[in-house]
Amino acid sequence: MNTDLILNSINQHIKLDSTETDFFISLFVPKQLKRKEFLLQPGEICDTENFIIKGCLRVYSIDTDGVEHIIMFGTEGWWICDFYSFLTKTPATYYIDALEDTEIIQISKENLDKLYERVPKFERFFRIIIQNAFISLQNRITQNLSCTAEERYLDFIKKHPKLEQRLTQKQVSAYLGITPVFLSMLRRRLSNN
Amino acid sequence: MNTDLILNSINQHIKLDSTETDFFISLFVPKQLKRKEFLLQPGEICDTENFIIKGCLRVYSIDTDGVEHIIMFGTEGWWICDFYSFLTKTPATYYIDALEDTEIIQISKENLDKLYERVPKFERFFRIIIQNAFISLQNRITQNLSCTAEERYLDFIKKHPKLEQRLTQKQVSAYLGITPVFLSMLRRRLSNN
DNA sequence: CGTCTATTTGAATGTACTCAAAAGCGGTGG
DNA sequence: CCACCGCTTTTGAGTACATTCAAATAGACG
Repeated sequence: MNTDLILNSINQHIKLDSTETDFFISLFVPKQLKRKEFLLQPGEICDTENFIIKGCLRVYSIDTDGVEHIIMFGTEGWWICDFYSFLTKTPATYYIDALEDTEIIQISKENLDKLYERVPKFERFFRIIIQNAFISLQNRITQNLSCTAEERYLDFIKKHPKLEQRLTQKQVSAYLGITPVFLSMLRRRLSNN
Repeated sequence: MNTDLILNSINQHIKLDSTETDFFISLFVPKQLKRKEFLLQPGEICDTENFIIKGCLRVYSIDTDGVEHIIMFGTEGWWICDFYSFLTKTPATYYIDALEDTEIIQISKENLDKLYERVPKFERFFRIIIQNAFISLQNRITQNLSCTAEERYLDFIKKHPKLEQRLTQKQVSAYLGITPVFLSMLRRRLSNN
């Protein structure tokens, strides 16, 4: 189990001694996912928070017309779960699946609660993580309200050039909130300018 | 300074003794805002987190075409600030102003840091607050991706009937991401069916 | 009362979608 | 290794949702 990435991330926000570090790591369980394998499906309870060591996952929903909408992508160093399901222990509304063969480490709600109790500093760590997630969602909403599909697409490939290479156009369009057909048209228009 | 609302909110998540309660309250400064008065404008640093005792505020931005987009409304019992500006001490990108005569209590970043240090339980409280905010933003994004303007409008008035009564149609449209003209048309259509 | 802003209404326009068909691409099995 | 299958992407035509522009009406505030 490769813990460099997560310990590095934690070190940027809180300081742990070696006992705390060992305890923290002991609470995680590693898991491998094959491409296209589900980590979560609607109706299940999301009972772990998942830290991505390697690979790529997405959180998405399917609307009443059967169209997929991607809420977020996660790659190396990101946390991913259905937060609402995790926190309330209610059935998930989102799908989470792997876009590549993926390696994650999982902490259960029970273990996380134990962690908060034994090492309260982690309240701080997860507060900061979720604050940052909140801010980036807020930016996304602002942008969805202010910008055309073309502007949003250009901004996406500018901000996430490496991620975009790992995704299909269909996935990008499902994140931007447009149809794959329309994204294809946008790209043609942009290359013809 | 009326502290019932905030103490009640805190009590739902963490337990304080009377010393902690007194210390907590001592860190706040009350502030009154007249209708249309700004709490924050782009370029300023948002150096307080603000808890609303009474009244109504909105966070919004103005895009390059001069159109307003409302990111969130806040009423009694909500926290409101430009989080990114607050956390990074960088100039704000959002406006915050009062939609009614409003009463808030403010905690500065310095005092909040002091609070986290002296009473670490508050890391937990604010973690929970922001988790909930994160979840509702995620829901909003999912909905913006999945639904038409009409569906979003109907959902808004269903979920926030009391809030809607306090807002103008223009404000509702700026939150939903449609023009006031189109919202007016939607409403006519809905009342004619 | 007068002014300013919000709302309504209608017509023309534009952005993004649906439907349909063809071409491209990747994975799988014979 | 090639052929086939399924899924993604491209392309075009027609359509729908939402916008812009303009003007009239209504409503709020000083």
